[in-house]
Amino acid sequence: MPDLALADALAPWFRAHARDLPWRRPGFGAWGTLVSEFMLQQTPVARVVPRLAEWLERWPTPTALADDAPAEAVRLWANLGYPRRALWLHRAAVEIRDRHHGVVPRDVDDLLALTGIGDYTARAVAAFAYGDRHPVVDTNTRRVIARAVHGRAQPAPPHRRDLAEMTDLLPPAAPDAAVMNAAAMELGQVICTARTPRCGECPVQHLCAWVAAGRPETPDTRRRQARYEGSDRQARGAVLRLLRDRDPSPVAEDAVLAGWPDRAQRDRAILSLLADGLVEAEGGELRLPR
DNA sequence: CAGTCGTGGCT
DNA sequence: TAGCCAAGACT
Repeated sequence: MPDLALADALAPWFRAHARDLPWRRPGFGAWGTLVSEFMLQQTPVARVVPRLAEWLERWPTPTALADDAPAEAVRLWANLGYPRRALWLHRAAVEIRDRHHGVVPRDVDDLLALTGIGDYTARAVAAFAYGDRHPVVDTNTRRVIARAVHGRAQPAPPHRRDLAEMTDLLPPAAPDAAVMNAAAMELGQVICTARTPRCGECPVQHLCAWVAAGRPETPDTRRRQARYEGSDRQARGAVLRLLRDRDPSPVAEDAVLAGWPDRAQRDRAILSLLADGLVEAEGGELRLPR
């Protein structure tokens, strides 16, 4: 039995306050939605918006991207971070071209089978692009449910049962469910934020279990991010930035990060990038994958 | 399950 | 200022 109080309170707020984002324009299309969701994985909205427009102008369809070189995808990804997402998006485009006649699939299991698409992205595409009734659960939604429903300051670590819990909060009609999914994410992003929530402006504060309990602190089980300064990730980032800037010209392997303080780390970075397929080696030179 | 994987703005 | 955080996915 769904508890629709949250949905009933969130829907009007969302209709009145939803930001005008590109992927919310009518007729944005499943491909645009898919690309935007890839870019939004761990990257803030503000940085995605301009890059998304460039990407879709250059590759208006999955097949257009699939027919181009992976190097171009990695290069246009630029500074969005986690560059293997660019590679995986290119692979997904190839799979869509070869297995789905160039049409972004609508079925969640078909979407899950694509490279780089997990529980969140598969359902986001099915729900937002195709309007189907699926639970779309991201970090914002988990936080909103933790507070409003369970009275906890922070959510438990992500778990598959989160999907079933969100399903119980969705209205029966598909279009209303899509609004609820988007509204929960929006609320978590602009009001019910991780660090300093703006409860005074919250449209569901009157039924929020956390507010009712006096906003208690609860044990924080979130995973801490490893330090970036001095990390292997930083070294990988530096290697790839260099190859992006030089592309399509290759760079002599000896010249890549020649002055890096930690030689072993520099070698590790190159080897792991090769293993990931983000870099190719040929004749003692490195370059983006063609 | 816990570790790994970029980048930059915000507090 | 240094840490926190961001529409996650894969191994």
